[in-house]
Order: sequence, then structure tokens, then C-alpha cells
Amino acid sequence: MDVALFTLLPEEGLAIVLGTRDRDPFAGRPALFGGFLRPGSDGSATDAAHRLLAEKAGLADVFVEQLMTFSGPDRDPRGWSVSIAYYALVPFGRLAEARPGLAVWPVGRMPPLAFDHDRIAAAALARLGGKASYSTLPAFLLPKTFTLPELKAVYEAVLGTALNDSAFRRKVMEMRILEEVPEKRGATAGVRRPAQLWRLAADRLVEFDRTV
Amino acid sequence: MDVALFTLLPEEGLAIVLGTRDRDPFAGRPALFGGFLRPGSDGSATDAAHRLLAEKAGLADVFVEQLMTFSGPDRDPRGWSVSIAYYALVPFGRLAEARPGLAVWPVGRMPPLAFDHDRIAAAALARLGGKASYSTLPAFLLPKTFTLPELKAVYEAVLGTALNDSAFRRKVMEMRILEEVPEKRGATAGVRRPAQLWRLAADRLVEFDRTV
DNA sequence: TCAATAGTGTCTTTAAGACAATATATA
DNA sequence: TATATATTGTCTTAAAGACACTATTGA
Repeated sequence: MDVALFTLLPEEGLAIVLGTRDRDPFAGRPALFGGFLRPGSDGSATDAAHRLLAEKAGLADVFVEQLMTFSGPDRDPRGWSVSIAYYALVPFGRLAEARPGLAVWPVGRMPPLAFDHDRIAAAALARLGGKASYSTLPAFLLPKTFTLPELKAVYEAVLGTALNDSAFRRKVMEMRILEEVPEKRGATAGVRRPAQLWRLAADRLVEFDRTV
Repeated sequence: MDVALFTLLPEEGLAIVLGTRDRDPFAGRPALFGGFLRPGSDGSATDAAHRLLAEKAGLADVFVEQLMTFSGPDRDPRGWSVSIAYYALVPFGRLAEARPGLAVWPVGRMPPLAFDHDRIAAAALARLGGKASYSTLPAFLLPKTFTLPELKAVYEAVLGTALNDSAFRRKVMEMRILEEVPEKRGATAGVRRPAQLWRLAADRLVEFDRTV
């Protein structure tokens, strides 16, 4: 199995978090978080994805979703193989608690990865971009509470396109995917109006019947 | 691996095509087309899905796409297992060339299936319904050439909802996903205006940036 | 010509986008 | 009060839906 982990850099936007291959083939190369399914102890492939993120990235309770399964004779130089690939999203702030030594690369300039991990990462990015417009997916790159300008910014980062501000607010409110947190963001010191804080109304991914 | 095969019944709409388990567990039960990946000879899981459809359903050159991978201790009574699931679409007319003895059930009243195949079939149906609105997916349930009323009907069957006729034509034409076949459908004898025939402009699945 | 479905044109309704105006913090 | 962003309101534009009208075939 392989897990592609993404985060949102404050300046650089969407980025991938990578480990390093510790043995051949591809020893020393940046790589997705990979490992073998343990049919005995893992309750499912999704459980295994969580376990791998805990073991290799030091992160628990991260949003994960199955991407797809890759297979064939060419993806591993040792021969025919299968990998169930997952993608995962973590807010940038939580990387402080991650295992040290991880590499973080803006998705626009990723290094060459081990195995067929470039292809898996590309597929994960395509899925992310596709699913973002009709779901709460990008919100899992933010902390539990966030402002509307932050939410809009993460949608724009994942979609790679600017959104209309008042239309975005209108739609988000009409879809009732958020609930108000009785607090404002004063943290970012500065001379400006503080923004209302919100959280996702549902803990899980929600899909819409329209587009943000 | 397991493949969920769907077709479009002329009267009953979307239907699933099933085989029968020929041994325990679940001997005699209707089931998806299942079998084992052959890492040596199969070039990929997608190749294996095609092989299984050929072997078990007698159908070659059918549209297939990976659904997702199911895993866990409970899906097979013999113990922990993994299955890479695919879905496939075949025009009703091609079932004539299929292996005899297959069962065809409207998706609204499917019998209980072997293993966790009910769950896989449900996931395939959900994917079909979700992806239909922004892709040419439903067209793979029709023969190579079809009329616009037929295309609209198959979208309606898969989406489970009625579509606006003139808007449907407008959008399909604006998206340029079809090319005209220099023929009309006179086949269906009767007192009515014959319809223009069309075919998909691209042989593969095309995704839109809007909805039909 | 009639019946029955195919296909077009146009008006109405609804959603999205642009953008000005107002609100609210702190220095 | 001035500054900088947050938030709201409203006008414009574009897309979707409703539906009447025209087209084309064989009986």
C-alpha cells in the first residue's frame, strides 16, 4: 500500500509530504508512505493506511480516502506488484507533531519519486482537484476551525483557480455545510476586521449537488 | 477481483448481469464475475477484468473501469481477503453473444448476492449515478450509434431523474462530444419522424466541466 | 391528411459573477 | 480617525427550464 499525504503551505499552497526510502530499490529517494497490508491485524485497507501514516509519518487521526489500486510488472523493479493507494490530507500546523525528517514539496515542483509514486501522486492530485469543487474535501487541509477567507483560499489552492467571493459565501451558506463557532479570529495581529470562525457541520466528507 | 456488469433493458432500465457461483462458499448463488489476478500473464488489474469478463461472461471489448478495492476479514467466510472491484457496461444487444445462463436483474430488485457482492454492486451503482452527470459514461450502455432521444433516455435511467429535453440537446451539442452519422434511424417501424444517428466523438470516457 | 415522435425557438426563471457599499477590529 | 480586511447588498450576465411551435415520416 502507498499513501500520498498532502498539506497546505501558508505561502506556497498545496504541497506533498514525503518520506525517504530506507532500503533498495530506490534507497534514499523521496517516496510516498508505503508498506504492506497486515491481513491479520489490519481491519481493512483503510485501517492499514492509518497505521502506515502513524508508523511512517508519526500522524494519527488524519483524513484518508482510497484513491485506486495500481498494478503491473513495471511499477517495482523486483517484478509484478499491486498497491492499494490512498491519499491523505493534514493541516499544516499538525506537521509540528509529525516525525522529523519528512520532506515537504509544493506540488508544482515535486522531485522524482521512488517506484511509480510520481504517477500515484499525479492521480491523487487529479482526484483532489476533481472532487474539491463538489465536496468539503479541501476543508480537511485546514484546522478544525477556520474563517471563510481561509476556506475560500484553500478551495482556490486545490482547484488552481480564483473563485468569486460573494458567490462563494452565498453557496457555502446555502449548502449549510458549516456551523458558526462563537469566536472571531483576532490571532493574526493587525489593523483589520477580524473574521468569524466556522467549523464543518459534519465530521466526514460531504458531497454537494452543485459546485463551489 | 470482481466485476459488476451493467446493461440497459429496453423496458426496465438499468440492470445488472450476474453469473452463478459454481462452488462453495455460496455455491449456486448469483454473483459478480470474480476470479484471481494472474500476476504473470495479466498485464494489469484492468487486463484481468477484461479476461474475467471474457472467461465468465463470454464478452470481449467491454467498457470497464476500476471501482475500488474492498478488503477485510468479513467479506469471505474463509477469512481475510482483498478484492479489486471493477464495473463494466455493455449494450443490451450484445448480450446475445454472451455466455448462456447469465441472469439479468433490474437494479431495483437484485437478489442477494454471494460474498459482499451486494455492497460492491451498490458502490458501483453509486459511482455510475455520480459520474453520469458529468461524463459520457451512460453512452457505453448504448450501441456505437444512437439517437439523441436514446441518449437522453439512458442518462435518465442512470441518473434516476428526468432531464429537460431542449436543454439536454443544447448542452450535448455545445460540448461537442458527438459526431453525426450520415444516417437516420428508420429501423423502428412506425408512423413517426426518424431520428438522426450519432456516435461518440471519442472512443474513451470523456468528462465534462458541467452537467447534462 | 393524421398520428406520433424528432427537433427548434423563445420566453421565464434561477444561479453565478461583478463590484460598490458597509462593518469592525487596532494603531 | 485611518487602515485593512471582512461581510453584505444589488445590479448584470449567463445558464437552465418550460413549453409552444415546426419538421418529417408512413399509413
